[in-house]
Amino acid sequence: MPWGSRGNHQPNANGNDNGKFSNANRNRKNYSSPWKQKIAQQRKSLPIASVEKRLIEEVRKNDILIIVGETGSGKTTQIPQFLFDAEFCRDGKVIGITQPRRVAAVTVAKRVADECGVELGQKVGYSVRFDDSTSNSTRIKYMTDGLLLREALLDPYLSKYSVIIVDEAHERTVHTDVLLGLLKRVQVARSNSIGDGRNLNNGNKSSPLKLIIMSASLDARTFSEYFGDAKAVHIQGRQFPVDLFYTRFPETDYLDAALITIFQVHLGEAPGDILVFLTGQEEIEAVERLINERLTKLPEGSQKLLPVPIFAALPSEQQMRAFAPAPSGFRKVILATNIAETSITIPGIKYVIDPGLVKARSYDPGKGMESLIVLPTSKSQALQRSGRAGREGPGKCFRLYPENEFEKLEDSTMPEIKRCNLANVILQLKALGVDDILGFDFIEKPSRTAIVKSLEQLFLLGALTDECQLSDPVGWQMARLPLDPIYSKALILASEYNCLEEMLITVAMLSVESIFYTPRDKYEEVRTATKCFASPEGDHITLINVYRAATDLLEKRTMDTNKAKSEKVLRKWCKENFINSRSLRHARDIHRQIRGHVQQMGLKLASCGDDMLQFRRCLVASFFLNAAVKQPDGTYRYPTQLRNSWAGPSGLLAIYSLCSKVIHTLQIKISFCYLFLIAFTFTSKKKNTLFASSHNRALASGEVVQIHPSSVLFRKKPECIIFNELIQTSNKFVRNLTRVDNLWLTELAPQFYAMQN
DNA sequence: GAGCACTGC
Repeated sequence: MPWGSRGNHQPNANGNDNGKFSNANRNRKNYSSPWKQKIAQQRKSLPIASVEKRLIEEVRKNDILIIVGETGSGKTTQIPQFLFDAEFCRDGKVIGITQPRRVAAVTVAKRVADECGVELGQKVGYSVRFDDSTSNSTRIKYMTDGLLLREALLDPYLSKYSVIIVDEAHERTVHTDVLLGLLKRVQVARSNSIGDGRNLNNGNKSSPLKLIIMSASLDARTFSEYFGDAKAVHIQGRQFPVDLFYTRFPETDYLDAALITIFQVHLGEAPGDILVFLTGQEEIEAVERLINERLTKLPEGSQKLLPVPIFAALPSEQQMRAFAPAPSGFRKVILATNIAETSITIPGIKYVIDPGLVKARSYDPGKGMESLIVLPTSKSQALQRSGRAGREGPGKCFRLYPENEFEKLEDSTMPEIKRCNLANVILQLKALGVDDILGFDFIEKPSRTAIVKSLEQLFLLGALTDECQLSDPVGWQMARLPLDPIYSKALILASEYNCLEEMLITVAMLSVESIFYTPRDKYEEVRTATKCFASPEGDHITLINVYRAATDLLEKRTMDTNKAKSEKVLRKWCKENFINSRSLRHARDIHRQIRGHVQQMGLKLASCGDDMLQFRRCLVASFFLNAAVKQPDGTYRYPTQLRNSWAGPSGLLAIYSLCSKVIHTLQIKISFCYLFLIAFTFTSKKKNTLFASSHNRALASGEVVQIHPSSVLFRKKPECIIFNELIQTSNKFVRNLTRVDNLWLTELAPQFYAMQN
């Protein structure tokens, strides 16, 4: 194909930044052949180039290959090209490469398209949610692992792929873990179908599937063992040496230690930027302030240090500051959360300061509660962090703890699948035809409690039948929607309550990161600015108001001006109102996608207009499990014991472990009966009050929670609320809540709430 | 009176 030929790649219709890149691509035809030669040279100089033949041989010999490639080995960009050249794409087959993150899938695809000298979306393309740059001629396809999972719902044999490469498998995201289990099954199914001569995929004869698992961790054993002692090969990386420094004693105040280290580096070390890993927004903002304070005390010549914060919730314009080179003569000090560990690579870093801590999410399936806790990093995380100093030249890493502490760290971070709610994973697996979830061959099995809890949740949402099968149509509809199952159910209910339009907006807004961005010490300012959206009924309607205000603004603009300009107006509006425009755009993308889905499903798209009572009643019908009532002291009680009791008698659990599948269904039935019994005893001493205990002590000890200060109802403290998020940080907080009438609970969810008159 | 990081036909 001629250099820079015109393909059919269109600028992204979502108005994402990606549109810019396609323009850059079109301009590439102006580049001359020296540029091409430079690329060829760069490719040849990669460590992986010398082992091309050997690698291809290994892929031919082994159906599963583990490739351990250190940072900078070029494995992600080169191996797919090697495979293509070795004719692994014969008969129109595709090489698929999965990544845990969108940005990686998109940027690597662009790079490889450049290297191949083709238009992106032709031979080389990518596909991520809301953004597909592939065509019928795409043979090397980069995508997110979540997206390949979704593809498997449509094509269970993944029949268009000859090779699937799972990249960054060491990160062990939920999607990667589920995908590995699934690919193992698909591979067996495809080789069996060839053996017995069955035809798959509408008459196309299936062929064996090659799997390549790529990992950057030095220990390939876990993967190799999981895939039946699969062959593992190791590829040298190209990382510059990083000198490690430890403190002599443990630090009592690691922020102060970080600060001292920053200034030691700044005043005593050669030029080069500093990257400091901190745990969250609050810490980052505190350290930024302290640096600026101390700088004023230094002699003028030494003041050229520029602190730059970066964390996920920061608006993107401010995030970009981390990538811009420091002004001449200045040294940048990037204050980052673990966003800088893997997600983004900031150029120019020569020094890393690592206090050895990370804020991580964990999940308690029993309480259905998430928490954010600060934990020591794992060894592999510490290595990943120090590696950030050796990307462009030799570097230094200062670990703010003694060396013997390093030895005590866990080898690797606990896989995500062991610390999250599994309802979604289970729904997906069920839809993929995996009946026995407890028996599914996970690379690392989640706890039985976590699986059973999520099965129960799905059962109670009506997604599973008594036989533990996906219900028709509700279960299948829920599996199809890329949403938290409880939100999918809310949409299905909303069509009955004639408020699907409102629920679509709500669910889209609840599915994104926080809509409001609150800088430190601006709490009151934010409250004043957002007053015009606030609804006395609560956060759900407030979110609808924000969304509709943004839509109105855009609709007015589209009459007289172009799209780019109206986007700019929206961003300005967001800034004025302390709204995170990235989150809002994301919510609009989700809204568009989900709206399409529910239309296809034939759900009734209606609006309740001004009748928000109807909408609030629908919230109760959907989220009745998350109800809480006010206590005399202003805290709230959330009856989690009700949910805990489903686990059933312990004797049953013992039998259950012997014969999971059969007992499994039984278990749920029995616990459901048990739940009914409890619901009946769940009565009140005081007239018209819910949740007060009678004789059941377990029920009396519900979780005591507080309304999160970000809620519009924080000061109002209504009697009874429905909420969407329960999280423990400094306290146990509920977020995203709406005031409801407690009588609605008995009316709309009588199976759970009984009341004594 | 307050928020790690990702992701979804």
